Parts: sequence; structure tokens; C-alpha cells
Amino acid sequence: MDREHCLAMGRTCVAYNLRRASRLVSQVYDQALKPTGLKVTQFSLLVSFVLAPDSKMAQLAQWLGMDRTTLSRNLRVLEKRGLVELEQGQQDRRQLKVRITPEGKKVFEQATPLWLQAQEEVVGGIGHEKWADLAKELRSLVAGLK
Amino acid sequence: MDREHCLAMGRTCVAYNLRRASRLVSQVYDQALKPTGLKVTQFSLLVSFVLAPDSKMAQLAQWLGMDRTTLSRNLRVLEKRGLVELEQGQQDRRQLKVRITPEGKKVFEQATPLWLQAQEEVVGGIGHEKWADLAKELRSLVAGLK
DNA sequence: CCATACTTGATGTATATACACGTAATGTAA
DNA sequence: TTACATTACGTGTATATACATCAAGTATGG
Repeated sequence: MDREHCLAMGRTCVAYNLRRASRLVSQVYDQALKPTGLKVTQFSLLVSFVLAPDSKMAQLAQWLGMDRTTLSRNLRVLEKRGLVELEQGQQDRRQLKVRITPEGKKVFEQATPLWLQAQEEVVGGIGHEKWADLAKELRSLVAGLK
Repeated sequence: MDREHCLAMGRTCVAYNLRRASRLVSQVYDQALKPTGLKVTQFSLLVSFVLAPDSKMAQLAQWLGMDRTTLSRNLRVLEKRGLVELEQGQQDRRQLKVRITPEGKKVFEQATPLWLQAQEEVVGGIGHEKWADLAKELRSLVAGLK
């Protein structure tokens, strides 16, 4: 395996390029959200709960492209802070329904303008149109895998 | 914060979109690399070591857009498996030089075709040209943050 | 030469992530 | 109804990730 091939792998590897970008980008958001004590991962989860109240875990994990068990553990962090509540399902006692609490809603509202600040900073780096393109292609990439 | 705004955040958040894509994409590569026991993160590190033998950690971390401490810990995993060696620098005794071992090279060579397989699968989902565009924009996104 | 600042890497701690496996609840077919 | 498969979620374990902090080595100004 010569140097040229290695260079090509580094330049083209989808996993590497995506992981690196998401590391750096996440740091910007995490920094901006710091006053709320939220990480961007947690903020994204809160968005989901506002969008889809009482959703079930498996369903949510599917939607987020996240392993069930990952979601489970990420939820526990939010639960410990009292930002979400977990309630056993009525019909099916295996199911857990997730609901955002008033406290969770408060923190979420507080976080929203901070999120926007990070978003502007990151998107500003390449321009809104370029990001719109990129987002579309990312979605089609994801769609091809699920 | 109404439903429309939440939907918009979900659709446009750079961190969310990148993290989701990198989760899913990483799984494809990890799956393909399974016979080698490597994760795609580790494979990427090996590529770096082949490209830049005897590089120093801080330098490498900068290049990879990765925190010093993250790299430090990721390296230990490879060291435990005997795939890389760490050697104290001569001039500056604080610096650690990283070198891939013969065993590391062997595993790397074994992993390369498996990587290619995953790469083809993922890139195939959107087409080589679209991915070339996407990669370019990702790089410019990253460049805007460093 | 010495005191102080800076650099380099490691550790403590916490979250994020997923696979393999386990348990409990539900569905289904005989 | 009972036996077995399926589904929903949790646990054990391991890696990935980064911030705050620490320790040790190096550089620099006096």
C-alpha cells in the first residue's frame, strides 16, 4: 500500500470525513450551548420530543438513525436532570413513552437562541446555499443506508 | 417554540445531520472491517501513521481535527493490540512519536480491501460525483472552523 | 542561572456510541 | 391453553470523544 493510495483513502473515506466534520461542528454547538449545560446531542433529542410527544423509544431511535441502546442511555442523562419523563405504556407494558417536562421545555427554550448562534456561525462558514445542498446530499446518503 | 420551528431545526441543524450521517456510515465501515477487529476510527489512524511515520501526537491531533486527549486514548487501544509503538522523542522528551508496527502494517493491509468494499457501498448510494462534491464542501466546512 | 510562562502529554470524569446478550411482555399456532 | 417465536427495552463491555486539570519538560526574560 503506497503513499498515493493512503492519501486517496484519507481524502475520500466517507467515514473519516464525516466523523471529522461532526467532531469539529459538534464542538461549536456544545460551546454555544454551554450556559444551558446541554450538549448538542441532548438538544437534538429535546427537539424530537417537542416534535413527537409520547413517542416510543424504538420508533424514535429508528427516526434518529441511532441504536436503540444508545438512545436509551442518552435518555437517562436527560431523565437524571429532570428534563424528560419516562412512562410505561398502557396497552403494551414493554413500551416506554418519553415526554419532555416543563423544566425540559424551559431549558429547551433557553437553548434555542444559543443553538441559532452556533448554527449561524457554522453555516456562515460555507454559506446558506452550499449548506442547503450539502444537507440534501447528506439526507440522500442516509436514505441510501437505512 | 412551535412545531414549524422545531421541524426546521431538525432539518437544518448541521451538528444533527452530520452526527446522524456519521453514525450510520461508521456502522457500515465497522461492519466491513469486522474480520480485522478494527473500527473505522482505528483504520483512519493507521492510515495517518503510514502517511506520516514518526509524527508527534499534538501535530497529528491537529491534522485529524481531534482533541489531543482523544487521540491519546485512541492510540492506547492500538498500542495494547500491538499495532503501533510509542517512542519518547529525542530532542524533546515530552513528545511521543507514533510508529506503526509490522503487525500493524499486516492488519492494515488486510483491512484495506474491506475498507474499499464499505467505501463502494456507501459511495454507491449517492454516486461518485455527488460524493466528490459533498467531500469538497465538507472540507471547506471544516476549514472554516479550524 | 532562576523564575515564570508555555508546551506536551496523561488522568479524572462525563457523555456518546454500538454490539452481544439478557429479561420481560406480547403475539401466535397447535 | 401452552409452547415458541417475536418484540421492547435494559445491561455488560468496549471504544470514541472532549473538557478541566495535572505533571513534567522546555523556552524565555531578567
